[in-house]
Formats: sequence, C-alpha cells, structure tokens
Amino acid sequence: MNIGKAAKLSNLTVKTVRYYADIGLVSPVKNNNTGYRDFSEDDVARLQFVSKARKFNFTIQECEELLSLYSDKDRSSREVKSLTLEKISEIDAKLFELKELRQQLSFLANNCQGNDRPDCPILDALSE
Amino acid sequence: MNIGKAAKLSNLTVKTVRYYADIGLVSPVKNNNTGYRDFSEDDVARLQFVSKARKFNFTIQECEELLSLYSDKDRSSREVKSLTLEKISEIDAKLFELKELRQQLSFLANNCQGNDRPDCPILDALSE
DNA sequence: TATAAACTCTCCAGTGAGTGGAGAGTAAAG
DNA sequence: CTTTACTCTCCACTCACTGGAGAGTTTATA
Repeated sequence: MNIGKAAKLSNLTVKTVRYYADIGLVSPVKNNNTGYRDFSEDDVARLQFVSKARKFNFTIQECEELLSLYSDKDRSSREVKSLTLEKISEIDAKLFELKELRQQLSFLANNCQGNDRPDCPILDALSE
Repeated sequence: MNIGKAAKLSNLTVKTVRYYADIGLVSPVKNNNTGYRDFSEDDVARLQFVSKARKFNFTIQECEELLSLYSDKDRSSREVKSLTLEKISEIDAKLFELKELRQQLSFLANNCQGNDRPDCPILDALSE
C-alpha cells in the first residue's frame, strides 16, 4: 500500500512515516518507476507499534530494540524476555508518576469552585 | 540557593535549570558581582512541577499554563479549573494508552519461556 | 596562605525526532 | 483531458535540551 494509507493505519503523519523509512525503522519496497514506497502489512504493524511506544518517550533506538522482539528470530528468548521485562518496569514507573501528576491536578480542580472570582483557595495555598 | 542545589532538589540537570531560567520559566535573582543565579523556594517548587510535567510530554508552553495556575492571582477560577480539567483528561488518555502498551508487552513476556532457545512462540505469532 | 577541587558563568554548536514548504512528478475521478 | 489528490526529494526550521570550551568564583585542604 502507499504511504498515505500506511500513515492512516498507524496513526502517524505521512512525513513521519517517510522519516521512519529513511532511518530504516521500516523498509517499504521502492517502485523503480515512480519512486513510490510500497508498505506491507508487516511494515504497518511495526509502524503501529512505534506509534504507541513513541508516545511514552521510548526513543527511536528503544523502539528498534522493542521491534527486534517481534522480528529477530536469532535472539535467545532469554534476551527477549529480559528486554521486555525491563521495558515493562519502565512503563510502570511512568504510570506511577503519571498517576501522581493526575492526583496533584485533580486535587487542584476539586478544590476550585469554578466561579468568576479570582480567589481559588488551592491556588492561594500553593503560591505561598 | 545556587543553581546546583536547585537542580538537585528538582531532579533536573544544572544545564536544564539554566535553560529554564533563560527562557523565563523561573526567574532567579542574579548576583551583580558574580553573575551567580539565586533560586528561591518558589523557584524550586516551579522547577519540580515542570520536571514532573515534562516527563509526560507536556510542552514547555503547557507547563507555563500549568504554572500560571499556581501563581497568577488574576485569573478567574473558572479559567483555572477548565484548564486543569483539560490537562487531567489528557493525562487520562495517556494513562489508558500506556496501560495498553504495558499489556502488549506483558503478554509477550508471559508467553516467553526465557530459556536459551531462540524459538519464542509469541514472537513467532507476532512476526507472521 | 596557596592551591586544588568543585561550582558557576557565557557562548556556541550539536542532537533527536520530527515538521514545513518548495518544486516536480504520478494516479484517480469527473 | 484536466483537475484534484497523492507522492517524491531536498533543505531549512523547531523544540527542548546537551556538550564543550574557556574563564571566573567558592570552599576545602595542605
């Protein structure tokens, strides 16, 4: 499929997909006549995965490692597993901090009346 | 306090704190003789907040908005509240996706034996 | 008191991960 | 057959830092 469809299916922009192809994250076949890239289902699966992983600050480099779980048959499964577990614990740390941040904000929101007066007790408390 | 201490307390590098001062996220007082920046407790509180918020892809610009909740006394509390609620729902969306990503990975990990053979049934399934 | 270690400053260039836009070729619909 | 939508390359820009040079300042130690 063409880049536009691949982009849509993976929730990325065409620009970004082209960039990912340039750096070798996916390797669509190039049509010799037109120069158009032809993306496979597998390419799309990779793009979808990266699309998600990138949202949580996994670097491109880390995405590559993660992708290797999916495609590198020669890795020992020990290696695969430990890499995966490592990433999971990173995600857990992110989840924890994100929840904390949410709590801070919802504390703010709950204590704020939401009327037109500029005095908001929680703001007062925090700006002391 | 000096930049080093402020950095340590807010879990940021000295470089980053200097950068935040340059772009006006915090405004430490400058010693006229030495050029050293002098950070207040309030500066540190702001840095800590940004430090957290940045971890979740809030832009610097958004951090500034968030910070205004803490310090801008002239905003109506209506505005404050709606901005906060907006950010909370963004966080919820992030949480959701992060959990999904975690699930994908832990599915991988659970189905992987973790021995030395390169055949890992889940990898096989995913790379089809 | 001298000096070394640790800290801070400015300035400038580089990085990662895209994003925007120009200029041109290609494909599909009317 | 033309208009519209899509794709291509190439190059410059952005954001949020990060690294390093070169120099001044403060603190601890001999």
